[in-house]
Amino acid sequence: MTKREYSSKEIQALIAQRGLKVTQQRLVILQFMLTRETHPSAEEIHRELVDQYPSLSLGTVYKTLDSLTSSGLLHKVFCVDGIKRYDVNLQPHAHLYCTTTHQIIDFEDSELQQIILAYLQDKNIQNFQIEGVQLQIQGTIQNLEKAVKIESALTV
Amino acid sequence: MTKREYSSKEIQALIAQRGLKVTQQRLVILQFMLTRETHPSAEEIHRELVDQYPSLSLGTVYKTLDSLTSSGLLHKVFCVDGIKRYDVNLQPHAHLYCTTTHQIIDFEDSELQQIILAYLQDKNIQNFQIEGVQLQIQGTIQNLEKAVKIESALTV
DNA sequence: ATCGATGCAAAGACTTTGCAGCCAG
DNA sequence: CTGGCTGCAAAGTCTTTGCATCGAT
Repeated sequence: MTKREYSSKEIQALIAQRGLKVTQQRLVILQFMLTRETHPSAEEIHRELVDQYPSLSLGTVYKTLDSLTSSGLLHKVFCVDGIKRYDVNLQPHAHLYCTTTHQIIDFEDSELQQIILAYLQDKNIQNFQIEGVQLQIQGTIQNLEKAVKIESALTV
Repeated sequence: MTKREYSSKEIQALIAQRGLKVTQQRLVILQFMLTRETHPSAEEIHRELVDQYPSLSLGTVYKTLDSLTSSGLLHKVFCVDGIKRYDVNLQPHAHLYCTTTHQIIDFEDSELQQIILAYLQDKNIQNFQIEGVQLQIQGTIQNLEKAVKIESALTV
C-alpha cells in the first residue's frame, strides 16, 4: 500500500484552503501524519518531532490535531486502549487491528465502504442521521517478519 | 430491541463460573450492564449506582470492569472520545455513535455482519487472519425527545 | 496592525495503584 | 481462616485551558 508524496506547497494549500493560518507547526505535524501508515497519538507525534523542532510544545500538538481534525484534514481513530489517535483522512478506509501487536494498519477498499453505506442508507435507520462509518477488522498479522519490514520501511 | 431478563441467580452463576468471587458489587455492576442498551463509562456506572449503594467506590467500579472484562463477561468498546466504555452484548453487532450526545447504541443486524465478513473472506487479505469485525456508525440522533424516551424505557 | 496561533504551566479528566481492613468460600 | 476483594486516597497518565507573547496575513 503506497501513499503518494505531498510537496510542501501542497501541504500549505491543504491547510490554507481550510482557512487556517499556515504555521510551521501545522506544516510539520501534517507532513508527519501524511508520511505515516500507522496512527500515532499526540504524545508519539511530539516525541518524534521534538528533536528536530525543540520549541514544539505538547500543548501545541494537541491544539493542532484539534484544528486539523475539525477542519476535516484528520480523523480520530477509535481504539480500545483509550488513547486518542489520529488518521490522515483523505479517503475512507478500514483499519486492520492486530490483537497481538496492537498495531493499526490502513485497509483501503472503497468498494467495501460503498457496500456498507448503501446497505445502511437502504435500511433507513429511524431517528439517526448517518455521517460516516468506521470499520475495524480485528485479527492477527500472520507473516510477522514481513509485516514488520513493511512497517519499518514506511516509518523511515 | 429487547434484552432478556437475568435473575440474580443467573448473574451469580455467570460470575462464579469464571472463578470470581460473587460479591455484592460485582452483582450490582453486572446486573446494571445487563439492563443497558447503552455503553456506560466507569464514571457513569458509579454515578448511577452510588445513590442506591453509597459505599460503592469508583475504584471498585474500575477494578470490577477489569475483572469482568478479562473473564470475558464484558467487552471494551472502541470509541473516538477516548473514554473506556464497556459492552455486555456478546452477540456481534454494530454501534451507532452519536457525535452530539456521545451515546453508543447497539445496532443488531446479522445480515450486515454477514455481508462484511463474506466480502472480506472473499478478498483473502494477505498476512492477516481475521477474528472479527467491529463497525461503528457515526452520526446524530435525530428525534432526540423520542430517543430519550426509548432510552428511559429500556433502563428502568 | 490585527487576530489567530504558540509555548508554557497549571488545572482538569480519567484511570491505576497501594494498602489496611473486610468478607466470600 | 485466608486469599481475594473493597474502599480510600494518592499518584499517574493523558488532555484541556488560560494567558502573555509571537507571527502570518
